[in-house]
Amino acid sequence: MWFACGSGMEDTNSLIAQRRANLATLEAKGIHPFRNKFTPDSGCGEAREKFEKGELAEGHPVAIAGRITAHRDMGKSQFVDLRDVTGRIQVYAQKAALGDEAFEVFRCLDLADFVGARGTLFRTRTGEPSLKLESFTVLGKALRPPPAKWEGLADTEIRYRQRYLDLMSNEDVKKTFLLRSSVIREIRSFFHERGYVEVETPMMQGIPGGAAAQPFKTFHNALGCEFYLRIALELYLKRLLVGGIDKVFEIGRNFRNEGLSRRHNPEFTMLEAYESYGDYATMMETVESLIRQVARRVLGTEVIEHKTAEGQVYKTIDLTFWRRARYKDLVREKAGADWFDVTPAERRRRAIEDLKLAGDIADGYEDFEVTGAVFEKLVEPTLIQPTFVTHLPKQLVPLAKLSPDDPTTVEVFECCINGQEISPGYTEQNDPIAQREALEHQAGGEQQKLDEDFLVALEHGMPPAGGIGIGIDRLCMMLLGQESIRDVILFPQLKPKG
RNA sequence: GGGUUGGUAGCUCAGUGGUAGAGCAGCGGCCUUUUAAGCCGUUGGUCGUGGGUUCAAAUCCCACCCGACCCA
Repeated sequence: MWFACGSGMEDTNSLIAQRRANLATLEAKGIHPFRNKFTPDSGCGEAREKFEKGELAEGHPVAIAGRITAHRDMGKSQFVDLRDVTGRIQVYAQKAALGDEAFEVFRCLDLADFVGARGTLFRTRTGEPSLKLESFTVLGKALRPPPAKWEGLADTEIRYRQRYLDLMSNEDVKKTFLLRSSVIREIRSFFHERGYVEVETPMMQGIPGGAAAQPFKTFHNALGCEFYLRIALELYLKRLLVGGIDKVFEIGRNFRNEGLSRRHNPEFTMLEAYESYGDYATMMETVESLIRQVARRVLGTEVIEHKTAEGQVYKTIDLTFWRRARYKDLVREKAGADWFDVTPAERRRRAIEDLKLAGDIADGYEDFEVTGAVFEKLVEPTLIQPTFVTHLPKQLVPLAKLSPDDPTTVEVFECCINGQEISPGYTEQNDPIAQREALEHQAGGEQQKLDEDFLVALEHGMPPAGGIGIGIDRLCMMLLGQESIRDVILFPQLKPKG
């Protein structure tokens, strides 16, 4: 019944009616419980911590503000917990100290109300650091009851649709999203420290390029034309390499018109970075250094443990060793040492019959796609520890540059961790003639799908460059021990409620 | 799209054909150092929606909506 606490004005709900009655009582006392401003001199958890460390002495006056998350009524005195993003502190309200009138107002407060409190720090008989209340201000009254304080909020649908309730009642969820924010901050730091320039490029594009994916379509009224939401950042960032921004990166949203799953959200956050004069090997070093530095700075460790709700470690990812393995070798490990020695027909038979991939192999699949299915279904999910997959077959990545030492493969890597592809990396194509041929082939004769403006840019000369893309959501899943993308995206896409 | 599974009080959950329940929250009372406070009393429900079967449906049947997991 998510709508019962999410929308509408059901005054059939006695809890809401009770809160409105408390609101009316406050207003009858001349108190407007929705204030414009309050200036705390300390956070709730911050004040508590400083008091415990002795940085603030007993009797030190403080002003704090937060949401009431617990309430213990002792008659002529009351305890409430105030919580803000820094943590929690207990507030002790005495009738004698506040005066009868103010104490009566205090009794009108409900769980989840925002309150500003002034008083002095002290320790209760049980040793709890507390604020002895001298005065208070109702800052924002809650007209709806919060989820239960102890059990938290478990209903996944409410958790995703009304994430604020999830954040309010599940401390681990809040922690995860605060850490996600830190991850992104540290990614930025990493690139800034290496002399990269952060840019922003168009999300609305006439030709959605840089990847093979279904785009979302939209319409610009004034220009009278259709636009697509971008599916990748690549083509605009390369224009910037042409323009002389030699090291460039962007962190931003991509949109792909695909199904939803544990690993897919239609809008997701992508990092792309390009480094002039580098190649895919440069970028392998970049990816490894980036992820290790982010892990160290955000988590304080390069060994990531994924735990169950009970705290049991069920997966450990060691970021101190990064394997490098050729695509064909990894396929051979799962499909047999002679996989590439038999005929294409035999490979197809083995994939379908021996490896049970019938559902993953369409009739029209070419030989490299049959092997691709083996890789995707049998190899990738087993790559839990960091692995750079190299020497990908050229048919798999038709726009990439060939490896000089083996022209059947390309200078591309796929970095897999946690059983997912986290980051592809390339030696970028800077030959405008080869790029035109490849894109024309990809467009299949449909001239309107060809990004002529991009090709013109290349013809003005692009330096050799290495490039990477990193799916930030999947990176966060790996670092923060979440198995669903919905648990690292604040407002994941859900079907609208009928 | 298919399979499995779930939707019952504000929250967490019991309830498999016979009067809709518990804990917490709420409300009333007692209590001036409690902390999942305690004690006494008490309110609260279109049982996801719509049909059907039945003397009787939260429960059985059908359809639909929304979620989770797995598969495509």
